[in-house]
This record gives sequence, C-alpha cells and structure tokens, in this order.
Amino acid sequence: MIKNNSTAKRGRPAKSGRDSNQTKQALVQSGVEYFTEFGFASSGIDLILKKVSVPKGSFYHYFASKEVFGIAVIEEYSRYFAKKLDIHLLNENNKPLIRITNFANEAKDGMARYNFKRGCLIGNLEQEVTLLPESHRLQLLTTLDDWQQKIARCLELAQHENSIPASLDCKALASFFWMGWEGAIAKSKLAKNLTPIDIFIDTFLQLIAK
Amino acid sequence: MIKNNSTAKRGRPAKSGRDSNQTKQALVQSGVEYFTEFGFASSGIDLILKKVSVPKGSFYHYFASKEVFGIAVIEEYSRYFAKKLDIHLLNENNKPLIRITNFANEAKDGMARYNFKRGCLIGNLEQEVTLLPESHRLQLLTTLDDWQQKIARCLELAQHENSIPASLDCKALASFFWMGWEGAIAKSKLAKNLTPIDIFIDTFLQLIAK
DNA sequence: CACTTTAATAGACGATCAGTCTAATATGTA
DNA sequence: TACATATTAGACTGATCGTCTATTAAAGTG
Repeated sequence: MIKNNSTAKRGRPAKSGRDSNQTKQALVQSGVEYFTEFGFASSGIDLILKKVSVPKGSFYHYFASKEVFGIAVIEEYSRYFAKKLDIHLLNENNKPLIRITNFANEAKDGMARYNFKRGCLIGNLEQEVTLLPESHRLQLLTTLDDWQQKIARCLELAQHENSIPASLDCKALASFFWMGWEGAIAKSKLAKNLTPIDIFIDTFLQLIAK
Repeated sequence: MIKNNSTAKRGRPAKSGRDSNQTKQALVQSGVEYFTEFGFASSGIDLILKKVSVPKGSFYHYFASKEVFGIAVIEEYSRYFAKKLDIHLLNENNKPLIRITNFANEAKDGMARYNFKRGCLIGNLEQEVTLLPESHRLQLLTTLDDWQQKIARCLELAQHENSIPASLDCKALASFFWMGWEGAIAKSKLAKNLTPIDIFIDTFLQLIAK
C-alpha cells in the first residue's frame, strides 16, 4: 500500500484550524512580541498563548519547556533580523555607508511604530542575562557575532572604496557599532523619542568618515 | 524643661541595633545590589530585607511602597556614581582623555570583581523601562543627563587643549559616549569578559583623537 | 506608677502566576 | 470495533509577590 500523501491528519484537530507547524510558528511569533516588550522572565506563557488563541494545556505539547521555547524565539528573531540586515547591507544600489543609514532608518520607523515599547529582542535579553539559562546566553552571543560580521563586511567595502580610513580595524569597529546601537535603542525606549538613535548614527558616521 | 538631646529613643528598638537612618540606608544599599544584578521587577523585597537582617514586617515602616523604595535606590546609585565620575573627570593631575580612561579602568575592575553579574544599575533599569513606574523613567533620564554633562565638560577640556577636533559637538559626543558605554557594559556581562569594554574605549578614543 | 506615644516586628493575607501533568476528546487507520 | 495519534481542558503544586493589621517594646508624661 502506498502511503497517503494527502493533508489528512490523525488526532484531535486544533481548535484554531491551524496545523501543527502553523501553531508552533504562531506561538513563536507571539513570544517574539512579548519577550521583546517585557523580557523573558516577565513574560507569562499564559498571555503568549492567549494572543494567538492557543489553549494553555497545549503549550507543553508544542514545546518541552519555557527554556526550549525561548531558544526557538531567539532563533526566529535572529533570522528575521539578519534578513533585514542583509536587505540593506548587501544592496549594491547603494554605497556601503548609505546602506547602514538605510538600515537605521528602517529601525527608527519600527521604534516609533511600536511607541518605543519594543526595541531589540537581543539587546533586551542581553541585559537580563543573569536571569537567563546558559543556553540563551550562548545563543545571544552567537547572534551578535553574526550581525557583527555583516556590519564588518559592509565597513570593509567602505574602506575599499576609500570612504573610511584604511587604518581602522573593521571588526573592532563593527563590535563598537553594535554596542552603541543597542545602547541607542535602549536610550530611545527610555526617552520615548528617536533623538538618541539619530545622535548615535550621525556621530558614528561623522567619526569614521575620512 | 529643655528637650533632652541624647540618643535615647522611643519605641521598640530595632533588632539589628541600628537606628532608623542606618536601617534605611542599609536597605537602600541592599536594593542597589539586588536591582543592579536582577533588575527591579525580578528583585523580591524579601531577599533585599534578608540580606541586611531586617524583618519583612518592617519594610512598610521604612518605605511607603516598592516604587518609593526604588526611587531611593536609584537616587543613591546616581549619587554614588556621579561622585566616582567626578573623582576621575575633575582630576587636574591628568589630561582630559586620560581621566576618561582612568574612569573606564576602575569600572572594569568592578565588573570583574562581581564576576560580570552586576554592571550598571541605570543601564539595567533602562532596558526594563516598560515595566517601571513613570517616576523611575524620569529619574533615569535625569541621571543620564547629569552624567552626560560631566563627560561633555571633560571633552570640552580636551578640545581646548587641542586633543580632539574643534569640529566635534561635545554634547552630542557625550551622549554618544554613554550609549556606547551602556552597550559595552551589557555586552561585557553577556560575554563574561572585559573585551567589549576595551574595544569600546579604545575605539572611541581612537576615533576622536586628532 | 498608670497611661500614652512612638518605633519596630511578626506573621499572615489575597492575588497572581509560574511550569507541569493527567485525563478526556476528536480524529484517522486497521 | 479497537487502536494510534494529536490536541485540549483544566486543575495542581508551589512559589512569591507586595501589602496590611495587630502586637510588642521601648520612652515620655503627669
């Protein structure tokens, strides 16, 4: 007998009508939103579930624990953000430093759109690290390292076209960039306006310009 | 009858033997430590009390609420940190940029001494701002503004002695400095080493040097 | 010395909410 | 019909939170 390849599924059907992967993805997405706004420790599973109409009893059917769920959430955000970075930083229509500016502008839009309540998931969890499981800590480091490489490559391009001094160490400069960036996002959340991000980007570009 | 000016006190004596002000101060100090390590929301009053052997029932005798207590804690830390800043930034034995380096070195010592678990209270609460009462948010902004002025003045001195370009806006640069600083402290906590702080300070000084 | 005032403590209260688990339910397959 | 599988219902334990009220222990007062 040939295995039926149709979409027919065994078991009790999900209340929402979603299939298993969709439900999982919806939960992860909800987790991204809550963790970004309230952090890991202060986000309750209850609300995360409620937001996407998945009953509480189902959580441990989809994830083994809150920690494992957290890993999926961080991974999702990392992927999403890396993609956004690539769109700008690899855009050959623009010069390298313009690409960075464009990325910053998109991020600024996001900050304002969510009323300065969200910011960057990675930056937020970073501050919470003393409360986080070790698995999360390592994952955050890996993510930041990835982003750092993307910026470093863009800065190297700028260097090759002689927009910034050859004397600069682009790897160190990329690390410097992200520290300032996370600080700027945090300050922007605190001040509830975009001035900090503007100051950060403007100053950064001014300082490295040849 | 002349009022007795001795140390005799009414009321049930404190278990610890401390007087009211000492107890209050001890609680605030304990709060600084807990809030710096775990943030405001995740720090329980219970542990803060236990650390300085003040019984739980006494908390609301000394402070009207956790929020009011938080204000005292932030104020204490702000004062402590401002003093530390002044010691370095107003030290006329050193050139302005050396003063900044010295401040950074002392902070590095502190990070290592506490095993990268504490960092900066203000930076930590900053990330938590969505969970904080508005009074705390405003207080954090004021504190950062104060620190910013101190660094700005130091940078202006550097400018006057021609160590950094006259074209730089010292106020903006000071704001830039603190965003990067808070980001570097956070990254250092995450990585559990001092490399991020080194990269931040070295790069900052390199970029602004004439 | 009785009584009041003040300072500090003891201990419990109600609420919330975490993460988890077991039993029940709803479907497909044999 | 019986079983396998997928999902849900909902309660459970245990912690912990911030807060409050009654009580205790001292000093002042007349």
